[in-house]
Amino acid sequence: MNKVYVTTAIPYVNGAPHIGHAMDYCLADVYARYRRLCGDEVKFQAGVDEHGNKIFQKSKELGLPVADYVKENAEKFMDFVEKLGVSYTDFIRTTDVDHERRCQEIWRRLSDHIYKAKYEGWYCSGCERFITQKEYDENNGVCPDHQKPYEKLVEENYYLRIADFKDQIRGAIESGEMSVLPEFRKKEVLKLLEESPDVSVSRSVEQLTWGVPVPDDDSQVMYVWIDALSNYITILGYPDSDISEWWPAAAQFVGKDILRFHAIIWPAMLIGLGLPLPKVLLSHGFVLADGQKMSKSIGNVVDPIEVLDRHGLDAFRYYFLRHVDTFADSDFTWEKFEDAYNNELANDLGNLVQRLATLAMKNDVKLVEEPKFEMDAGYVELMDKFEFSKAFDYAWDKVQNLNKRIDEEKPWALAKNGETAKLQNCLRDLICGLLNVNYMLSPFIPGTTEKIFEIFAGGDIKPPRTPLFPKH
RNA sequence: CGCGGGGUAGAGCAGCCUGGUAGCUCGUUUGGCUCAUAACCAAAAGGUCGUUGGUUCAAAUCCAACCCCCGCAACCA
Repeated sequence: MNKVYVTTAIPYVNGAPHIGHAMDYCLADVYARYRRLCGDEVKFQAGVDEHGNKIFQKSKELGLPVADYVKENAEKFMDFVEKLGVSYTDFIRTTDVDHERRCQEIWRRLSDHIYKAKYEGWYCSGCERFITQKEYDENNGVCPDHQKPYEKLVEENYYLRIADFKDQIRGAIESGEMSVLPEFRKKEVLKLLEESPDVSVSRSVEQLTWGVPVPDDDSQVMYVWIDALSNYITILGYPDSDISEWWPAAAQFVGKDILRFHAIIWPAMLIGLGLPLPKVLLSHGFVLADGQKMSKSIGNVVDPIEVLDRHGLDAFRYYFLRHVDTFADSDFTWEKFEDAYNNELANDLGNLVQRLATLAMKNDVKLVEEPKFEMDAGYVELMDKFEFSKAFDYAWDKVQNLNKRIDEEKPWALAKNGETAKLQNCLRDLICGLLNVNYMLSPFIPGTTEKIFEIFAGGDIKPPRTPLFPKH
């Protein structure tokens, strides 16, 4: 039995959970459940990133103490994770005192690679903060809140010397010691790595108050990276305790937008700390709304809660794990979602369960012994390559095949002809087939597979009172 | 000349690396079945594979040029 550690990206909690977060959680959850199926012990992290100016300002706008505001948001995300049926074992908030203290220790241990230098950036004196180049461009150089042009401001910050680690990071990625998935992202990362400058890892307290203080320098506060990325190991107890039982992580799941930080800054930190790199860094794509990126300004944002409420959790997981490609961007439309629900969940799987259960009941078939389950080699191969949506396809093909077999073997005809023994065998075979597919589907739609197991493996078989996926 | 992905039946995609009768899912049409959630099974129709040129006995697949979409470009998953 292996010990397996799986992580998700920690969302910045200045807004409501959205579909992108759900993708990250669901993919990590499938992997965690799969590894448990393989007999491994899994530690599964989830959490929230709670520092930074945006959060601080938002709480001020709302007139709430910042501690209350972040707590409220953390709970929102915790609820969301629960709602998605994510089998996490640990939840981290970056405002946990243990995390903050451990971050400071991590900073100290990295101090050989940290130096002080001038930071130059666009600044709004109204907002009292630095803004990104992107924000600058979007607003044409004028702060929309204060109608004042941004000014160039220079201050002293700490920098992490990425240059110290480039060769080792490149080596780890190229050799597969840290495998970056999918392949096309790996190429991107290697290219980015070459031109990656040192990163600014602190801000002056005048600019940033809501963050972890830099040790031994009252004038500086940590700026996102060391604070946020450290969460993956501080939650394991680093550096207070030995984490080698769980670290390196078997897989870390991130969105494509933050891959670069996880593939460059994070490995740099780990190498600096003398820790091994995660075995797999998986970057998933975005969910598009009818071909377009979801954005508030376009107004095409799909609320995950609304999707969840439509047909329940497993319909949600089904769509986002099968019809949304594990690696590439994919589309969500309500029409596609409804089609998948009706044609696949209801007609393929739901109906299969219904007809088999009815056949078993009418002909008094039950399983004499607990069936043994096996994962097909093809399925295992895909799962091990993190090709989750393809593995799901693989299993679904078996569902459709069972429907085909029922038609071919015509158990109702055997019943009519009084071929009882043949009938019993036939149905038992089909049921075992279903339960075996069910087993392979369990990382994806665990609620449903549990119900199916109970229907067929619990003695007397009868169809569920209400269909698994009622049509609307 | 920033980087990357893509243009294949009405829709969504696979095939391209390792050239050789163009495949899958949904939708449409027809037939079959009756255990089942008007569900299931089978068959059919439907494509000059973005454009042009080249290599080759043979190109969706290799090469060149061009056209058109869409992402990313220091913190939006």
